Amino acid sequence: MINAPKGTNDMLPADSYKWRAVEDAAHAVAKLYNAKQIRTPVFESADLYLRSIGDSTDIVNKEMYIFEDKGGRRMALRPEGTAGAMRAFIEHNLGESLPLKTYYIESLYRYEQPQAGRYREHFQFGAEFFGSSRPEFDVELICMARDFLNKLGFKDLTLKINSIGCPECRKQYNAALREFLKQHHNEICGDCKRRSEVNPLRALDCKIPSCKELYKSAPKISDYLCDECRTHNESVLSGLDANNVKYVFDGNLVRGLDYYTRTVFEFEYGSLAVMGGGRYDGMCEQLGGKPTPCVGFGSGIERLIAAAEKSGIEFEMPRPTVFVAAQCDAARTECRVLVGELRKKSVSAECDLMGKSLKAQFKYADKQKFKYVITIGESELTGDTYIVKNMDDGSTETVLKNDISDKISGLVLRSIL
RNA sequence: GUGGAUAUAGCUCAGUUGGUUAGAGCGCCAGGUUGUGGCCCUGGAGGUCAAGAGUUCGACUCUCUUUAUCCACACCA
Repeated sequence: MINAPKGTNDMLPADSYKWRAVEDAAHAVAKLYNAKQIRTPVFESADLYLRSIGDSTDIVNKEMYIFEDKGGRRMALRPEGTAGAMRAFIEHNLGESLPLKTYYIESLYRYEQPQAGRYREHFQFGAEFFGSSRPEFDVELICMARDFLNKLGFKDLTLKINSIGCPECRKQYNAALREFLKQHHNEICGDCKRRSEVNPLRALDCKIPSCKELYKSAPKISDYLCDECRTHNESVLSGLDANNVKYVFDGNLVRGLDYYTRTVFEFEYGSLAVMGGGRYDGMCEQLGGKPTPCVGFGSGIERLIAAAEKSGIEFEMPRPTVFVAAQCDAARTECRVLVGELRKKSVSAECDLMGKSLKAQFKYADKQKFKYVITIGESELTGDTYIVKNMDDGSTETVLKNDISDKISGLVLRSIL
């Protein structure tokens, strides 16, 4: 017996409707913002990720699925969505007409130890907006994120936001933070000692209580922002206020990917981020394109569904409409014909495919949550009416055969309204 | 990569100090007088006890290895 690979999940019929609900919400909200879907390959040249994500992250250092193809090219399964979208943006000259708003729903691959909300294959709804350095671009993206999460029914998410500045002001801040960490070298944990060398910003979200306490007195990035970054940040925050987006400014919020500049944000449920994003003004140029300011987010669908269910959100399982039951074998042909007519009218319909008894057919219709059952037997074969049973309240109604398709379409229409 | 817990039926779990045909509930299938689901009753199918090795007269039970799952850290959605 071969099992699914470690850290992967099968999406089974009993749960797939939840995914569908999330995807439908994503497509619907993207449409409201005139964002267009983009689909890029699940594997790319490994160099793409090495150059964009940054060499201080575990994603690049140890978590990429890298393989050599038969032509000797070094490829990687995509570990995140932004790089591929940016590659396509540059390769196809999409910067000719800006702004450009894109979104995607795709699978990502990281060789990690699986745990709650972390898998080796996971799916994200992501958005990448290209072309504007203005603060309203950040606000537009965060509004879309907020609308998406609201559409799913979330009411108890926390939006944390921060600015980590541009490369210039971050350079000065990094130096100050390094100095601080050096001075307290004996008080910080081993991980933070390492972070102070590799990527001092990462120390700020250390989970060790003593480190956390100490960093309250650490230099703050907000004190090191240059004038442009400071006014940008202030405009983003006031823009969020104006759009009635609730947020918590968190000066210690940093993100794991190196490419972010200025705005970074996360929507959290409990201790897990269900969405993370920010501005990445330098990446396009770094990958060989024209300098193009961008903002984006990624949202893990497995985490979204888990968080939604924990917070009491119920996804609605779509129900089939009509089951046509055969009372005797002689009726089976007419069952199939009726099912075909109903389907032509866009009514979801099914009849028995297993040779089940009438009782078993009703049990099946009940389990599958059909709304109506029509039984065809001797009297229907010779007569000109059907009996339609409403499975929710058990009531029945006699309908002329000629009227059945219209009748059912009418019932379906009424239940939608 | 590190650490902790776990692995028995489709699911959730029992299984005594190692002892003969491994159990329950739910689910599934079939019946309960031949045209009606849900509740109830009866019956049935379904397990290499994660895999492999070892100790033993004998292993679901003890030991080791491997694999997987859950949880935490590093890291991240």
